[in-house]
Amino acid sequence: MALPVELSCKSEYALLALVELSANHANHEPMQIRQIATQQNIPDRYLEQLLATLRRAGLVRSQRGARGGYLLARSPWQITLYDVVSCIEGFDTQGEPRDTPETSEGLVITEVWQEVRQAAEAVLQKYTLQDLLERCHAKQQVDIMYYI
Amino acid sequence: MALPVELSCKSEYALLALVELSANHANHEPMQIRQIATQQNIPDRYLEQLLATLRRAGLVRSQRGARGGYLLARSPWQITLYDVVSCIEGFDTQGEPRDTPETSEGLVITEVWQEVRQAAEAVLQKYTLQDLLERCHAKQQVDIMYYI
DNA sequence: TTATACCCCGGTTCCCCGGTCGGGTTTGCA
DNA sequence: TGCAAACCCGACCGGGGAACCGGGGTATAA
Repeated sequence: MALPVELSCKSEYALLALVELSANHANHEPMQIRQIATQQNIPDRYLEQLLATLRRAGLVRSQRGARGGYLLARSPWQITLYDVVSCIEGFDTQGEPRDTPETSEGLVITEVWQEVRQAAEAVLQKYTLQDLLERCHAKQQVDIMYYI
Repeated sequence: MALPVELSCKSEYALLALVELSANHANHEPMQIRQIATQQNIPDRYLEQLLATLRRAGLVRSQRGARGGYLLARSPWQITLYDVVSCIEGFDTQGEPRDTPETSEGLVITEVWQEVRQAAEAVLQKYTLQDLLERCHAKQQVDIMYYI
């Protein structure tokens, strides 16, 4: 009965990696796991699993062999945060019937649960990787100005 | 770094119990744990712990001894679902410093995380126990009409 | 052909949720 | 005063998932 709106460390790692790939999207060269991992300070073997999940979900493409690595499958503005989080957290694949509440109290609560979930998802839907990237650049600008 | 918007089974139990207490709020007699547990099909020893948490948070009052039990500390329309979930899930007490992201990417993501959290909390804020109770009654009416 | 880098699968450690149990202490009532 | 009803407290446990680590296999560019 738990509501799957868990923005775990897992999702954050995935987003960090994808932001990194977004920044690298202009030149069409793949980035290696190690590169991303050291850049964003993520355990590389763990990141490998996350990237595999993202690949199976069709968000990134991989290139094997020497000089291989990962590429964004679509452009940064075509990937929403919801796309990322939902595939990592796996909460569009689980259309499980759940334990039916039966009582009217239980039904009412699950209705509210749904509403909470939708509110959370709406926020994730409205941001794309491009948005994150731009907000990063803006923040760095502020840092520079503050430094001067 | 996980975002604490977890509507677990725990919170649902707590809400079910509080709805039960809300329905019983008119006559100022306490309800026993066993009563609530059997009514809402919750393991009683587990419910006991949840009610203790709710009591420490000041949402319910307890009356000890024979003919004792639990009472709502405030009126049903004065208790929001946020009050309940936050105290059960314990996510206003944990103002832990978290691991600071340092990188601008990390900061941007935590900002989005905050926004998601606030969206979810806003939904929980706008409903009170009274609302749940009324929606329950409405649903039961529909059931009766459907039965006829 | 060989180094590189992805791919697959399994195991481990840790923590928390859901749930149970035993043994208190407090209180109402006869 | 004594008993029983009810709350209070802490320990414990099984299961599952998060976060990781390793080993070995496979494709590919140089």
